[in-house]
Formats: sequence, structure tokens, C-alpha cells
Amino acid sequence: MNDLPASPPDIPSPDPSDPPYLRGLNGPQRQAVLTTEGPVLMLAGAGTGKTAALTARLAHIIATRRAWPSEILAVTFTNKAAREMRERIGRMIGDAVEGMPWLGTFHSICAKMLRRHAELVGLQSNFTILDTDDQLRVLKQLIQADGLDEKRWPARQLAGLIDKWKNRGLTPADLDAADREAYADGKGQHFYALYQARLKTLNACDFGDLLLHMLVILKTHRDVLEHYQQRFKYILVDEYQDTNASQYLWLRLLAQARKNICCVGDDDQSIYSWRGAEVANILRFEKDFPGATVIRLEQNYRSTPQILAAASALIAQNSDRLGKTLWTELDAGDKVRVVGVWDGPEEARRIGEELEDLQRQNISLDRAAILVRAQFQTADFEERFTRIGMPYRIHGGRRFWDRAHTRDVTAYLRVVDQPADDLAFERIVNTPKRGLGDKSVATLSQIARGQRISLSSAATFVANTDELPQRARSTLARLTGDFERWREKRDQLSPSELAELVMEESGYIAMLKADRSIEAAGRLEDLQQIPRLMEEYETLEAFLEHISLVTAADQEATQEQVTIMTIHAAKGLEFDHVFLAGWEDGVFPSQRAMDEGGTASLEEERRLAYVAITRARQRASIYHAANRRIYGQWMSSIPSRFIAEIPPEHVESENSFGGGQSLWRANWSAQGDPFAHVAERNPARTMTRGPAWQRAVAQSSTITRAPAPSEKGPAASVGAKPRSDLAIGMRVFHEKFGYGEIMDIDGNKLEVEFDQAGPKRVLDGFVRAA
DNA sequence: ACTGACTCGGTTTTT
DNA sequence: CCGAGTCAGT
Repeated sequence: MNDLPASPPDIPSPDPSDPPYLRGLNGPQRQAVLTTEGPVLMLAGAGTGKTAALTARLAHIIATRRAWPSEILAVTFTNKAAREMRERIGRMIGDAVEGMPWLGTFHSICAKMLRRHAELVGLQSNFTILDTDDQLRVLKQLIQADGLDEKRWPARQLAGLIDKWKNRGLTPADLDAADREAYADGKGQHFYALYQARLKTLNACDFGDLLLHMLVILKTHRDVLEHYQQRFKYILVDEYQDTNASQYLWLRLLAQARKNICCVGDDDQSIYSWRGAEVANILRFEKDFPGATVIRLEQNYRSTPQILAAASALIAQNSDRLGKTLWTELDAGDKVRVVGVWDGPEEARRIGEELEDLQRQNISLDRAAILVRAQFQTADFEERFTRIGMPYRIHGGRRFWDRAHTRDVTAYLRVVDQPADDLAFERIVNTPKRGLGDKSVATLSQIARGQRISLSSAATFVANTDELPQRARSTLARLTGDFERWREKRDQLSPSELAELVMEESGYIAMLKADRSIEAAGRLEDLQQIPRLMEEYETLEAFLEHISLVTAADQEATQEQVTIMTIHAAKGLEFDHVFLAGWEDGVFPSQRAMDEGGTASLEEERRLAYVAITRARQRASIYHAANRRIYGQWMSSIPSRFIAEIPPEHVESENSFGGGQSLWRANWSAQGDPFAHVAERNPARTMTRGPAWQRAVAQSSTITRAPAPSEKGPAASVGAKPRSDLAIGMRVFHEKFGYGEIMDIDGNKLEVEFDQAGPKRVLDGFVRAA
């Protein structure tokens, strides 16, 4: 299967009479566009113009009248990818793109279908979509009700298992003996079934259900299946290497009749197996779809040959690949830089300096990115960049609609929309605090269960009983009255105005205003965004559906700033300058990947490394630190094994010890390692707390050049005495951020709410009383 | 019903 | 080291 020529002979050559969508495409890309009939697997290496080919293919199908836009199913994984595709197709075919109702993510498309056929799986079409938080709460309740020890059998674990089963397309009845035994001595299946039943009574489903329910419907209802098989004349799937089993089965059913399915992907960029993605899907494509045309996009338009060669050599170490040979016409460019530093703070300092260099060359910071393996690595950068005033944004962390306070607000709106939404009601019944504690809520849900009514209804009902103390009853009466009133206003107000009213009248805003902490200020800001974000929605339902499936892209980006993000988050993006931080065994590859999971997970880490390097257009710099603090403990670390897998001819090594080329490298390899004594017991990672760490510090002063006072890293400031002349509430001045007010003091670290720059953490040495 | 001490766990996260 | 979540005490 690897013997396909890169450029099959039957590709039409460029022709001036070509339609516009074919212009600028290379041979394989054109083939991918023109091979409309039958199964097609488009193996698109990193930076090979996959999206261009994909959108051209859609344009071609529509322009040649092979199908109406409404007869094409185009699936992506992210909303962002879907949006981009929609925009690009729009540019090619104009408004016709508006008629593409079936372009979207797996989840949004399934949600749309499921609303039409909900009754077939015992739901109503206005079912709510639960997120992981809700899911966990339901499971916790079930586990508690069963009297199971929550410590021993955490809800999280059960949630993970259920997710896994759903990803594999398994209903409770489908579980095999091993699966059934996986939780609480064989109660896994029982709880799974119980959970599904509970969701049904809540008229809700979780993410996995969107697919699983549709899969079940397609399997058991021929008419529905045939309807969609007829409708979708062409099917297109992006990032096929990331599909899980249930997505695969769903696609296979839909494609069975016409077989016009085009899957695009890159097995080398499969980095989500831990979420149920199965690379096997793409590896197996030709078996699944006999007679499939396999097209390889191998010309890379993004990276220099040096970068490409480094990445290719690295990924070549993996087995189980379909295999691709990327090439480029670009000029050679710089070698991949490998920089050894002393510790995390120095890594941050060095990269900060590199970024300042770019600034001096008038290169926009938007063109640079720092990629990390794990979120904890961002802390060193944040600290350093805050100090030197380097504009940055950290991509990731809790997303907007996942934050507790935004979820509270949407819970209010959910109850307004659907009084029967018990999970939402439960969430906000005592937020802000109104004196309704566990006791009252327990009584309330008991009544609800007894009467077979929702918590909302029970709250209304209880007003006329003496089940609860008078106090609690009148509080509940006030709350249900509020909801009644808001519901009445629904028709007069836009969703965004309604949200504003609810936030205000519920006392939520007042609660945050009363809280003078710096976090509360940020939350208040988030809440102020909500009405603005809701403006584009006609109805409350439309909004709620949207946020359950879409993560609001955190906007801003007003100024040029460097992006710090995980490699996972960087997939699909590209930057001129890429800084790859923390390439040390134990960080990357992660300790877990090294300990558990064997070769498979190590190969996934390697694919991650491949993704990381191939994000770079012009320059890739890999950093590794000799010491890193993880969970408050100093660890001595050795350079990532992946560094050694890059051929030396594509690498330029340097170290921060004022030294010559690759001296660092030599030092690390075996004997020359200054930490051989600590690394003996466990070569990958050794605790260096105590004497070992002290020795290391002693050694550091001899080989690290002494930091200039202005660039003293946090490591150097350990033990700094807090200043006695500062106090909470005091106004201060900071060189970079201007004037602000001290919100909190933690040793020598201050939390300052700056008038212009907003909340920041700064060291007291950098402010003076104003 | 709320507070503070205490334990535990702690990659990645498109939906 | 740090935060979320639990539990005992007021």
C-alpha cells in the first residue's frame, strides 16, 4: 500500500480554462479534487495544503452539479475547522455555502439529526446536552444512592469508563465480561444502564450519546438510515485519524450505499488516542472501503527543508505508519536549534530574550509561539513575561463557558428555558447563598421524586406544605417567583437582555461585587461579556444549544502577543518562529507515557513531537532544562530522547553555560553528565531534594554564568523578604503596567489590579508606592 | 450553614 | 507547590 507513485500519471495537467478553484493546486491536490466518485483517502502531511484541496473538492462537486450543497455531508472535529471551511468555500462558491446545513462537527451534526429522531431513543427533541460537569454530578448521585464507597470508586473513573464505552459505540447491553468487571466488582454495567436511564428521565444526553444514539438509530431503523444514505451524495471527513470507533461506524453506515466518501488525515498527526481516537481507522481505510483511491499530499508549503528533514527523521522512528515523504521547494533555512538551559526559569528568560530580539527586528509577536507539553509548564513563562512586560496569551486553561461563574449564569438561563432541568436548578438553588443548604435541597428532591415532578415544580409545590421551615419556603417561593417573572419576559426581551436581567436580579452580580478579591473582578468581567456574546442569538434555545457544543473563542488579541499553548492545541496552526519548551524525558515524553502504555504511547508522544516541529515555518528552537520543579519538587532531568532522534546534521546545539557547540550534548550523554551521581538510580528522573539538590545548586554557581541583577530569575529571588512598606489597598506604580491597587500580598508576590493592564501578579521589587 | 484544617492527586481536552 | 474537595467544628 506504500507503492503508490507520488504523482499518478492520469492527473490532468493545468489548463488555462481551469475553473478558478483548481488554480494553484499541484498534481495530487487536483487529483483529490477531481476524483469525486468512490472512496478516497487523502493522506495529507503537515503543511501540504490539505484545506485548499478539500475546499476545492467541495466547490468542484457543487459547481459541476454533482450534488446540491444540502446533499453534502462535511464533518470536522472542531467548530473552528468547520467555520474555516465554511468561510473558504464561501469565497469560492459564494452564498451557496449557506445551503450547506450538513457542514459541521460530528457532534453538532449528530445533535441536529438526533433532535429529529429523538423519540426513537426515548428522548424529546428539546433534550439538553450535558457537559462533563453535569455528567459527573449525575454519576455521583447514582453512586451515593447505591451506597458505594465514593473514595474507593470515584465517579470520575466511572465517567471515564462510560465515555470509553460510548466512544467504542457500546451500549450497556453490548459490554463484554471484561468491561463489566471494570468498575466496582462488576457494577460497571449496572451503573452505565442506570446512568442512561437517569439521562432519559432528565431528557438529556451527554456528548458521547449524541453519536451513540444516532448510531443506534441508524442501525435499528432502516428507513432513517436509507433517508440519510440517499441524502448524502458525497461525504467528506477531515482529520480522519482522530475518529473514534463510534464515529467510524456512523460514517460507514452513511457511506455504505453510495460509497462517495473522502477521508482526509495524517496518521502521523494522530495525537488523541487517549480520547478514544483510533489511528487504526485510517490505517485500515483501504480494507474498509475496497477500491479506495489513496492520494498522498507530500509537497510541503510551510517549513524549510531543515525543519522538514528533522521532523521526518523523527517520525520515521515510528512503526505502523502509512508512510509519506514530505518535500519542499523552499530554501534550506536554519537548522533546528537545540538549547540546553539550567532550569525552567532560565528557559523562560532565554525565550523571552529571543522574543525581544524578534521585537527589535520588527517581527510581530503573532508570528511566534511557545509550545509546551503540559499546562504546568506555562507558569515559568507567565512569571517571566509578566515581569519583563512581554505581551503573551496563554491558550487553554479553563475555557470561557467552563468557568464556574459562567456556568452558574447559564444554569439560570437553562432553568428559565426548561423548568424541568434539575441539574441546572440544583446548581444555582443556593448560588448566590440564600440559606438553602443540603438539608433543604435533600428534602426538596425527596418531594420531587415522590411526586415524580421536577425540582422547580417541587419548589413551587412545597410553598403550600409545611415540609420545610417557613424561612426556606419563602426563599424558594421568591426564587420560583423570579423564574416565573423571567420566563414571562422571555418574549419581550432578547436573549442577551434577558441574561442581563437574570444576572442582576438573581443577585449574582451583587455577590461578585461584594467580593473584593481579584478573582471576583475577573469573573465580573466575564459576566459582562455574556450579554455581548449572546447578541447574535435569536432565541434562548439557540444560544444554549450553541454553548453546549461550542467553546466560545476567547477574543481579545488586540495587541501583538506571543502565544503560549500546548502542542495539542497547536495542531493545525503554523508560526514563523516556534519555541519548543521542556524537551526532557519525563516532561516530554511525559512520565506517564514512559511508565505506562509501552511503545504505543511512546509513539503517540513522538507524533506529538512531530506535530510540534512541523508547526514551524522558519525556525524551530528546542529547549531542555537540566533541572525542573514539578509539584514543588526539584527534579534533575535529561534531554528528551526525541532530541537524539533528530539527525545531527539538521541540528545546531548550544548551551547556556557560555560554551561551544554541542558541549552540552556531550555532557549529557552518559559519563560526562554532571548529575550522573543523582541519575544513577533512575535515569529518567530523580528526586534531588535535600543534599543532592544542594550539591546541584553549588555546582550551578560554578558553571552557570552569574545572572545580571536585572535578569535575576525567580530561582535567584528565593528567600526574598517581603517589603513592609506595602499593604493591601495601597496604590502602587509599576514600570510596565503603570498605576494600580494592591489586592493581595503573598510573601514578596503581589496581586495588583492595574488601571490599564488589569490584574497581574508582580514581585514587590518592581513596584513603588504611588 | 458556613469556616478552616486536612487530604489527595496532579498529561494532553477539538465536543 | 497548589487547588479542589471533604470533614469536623462552630
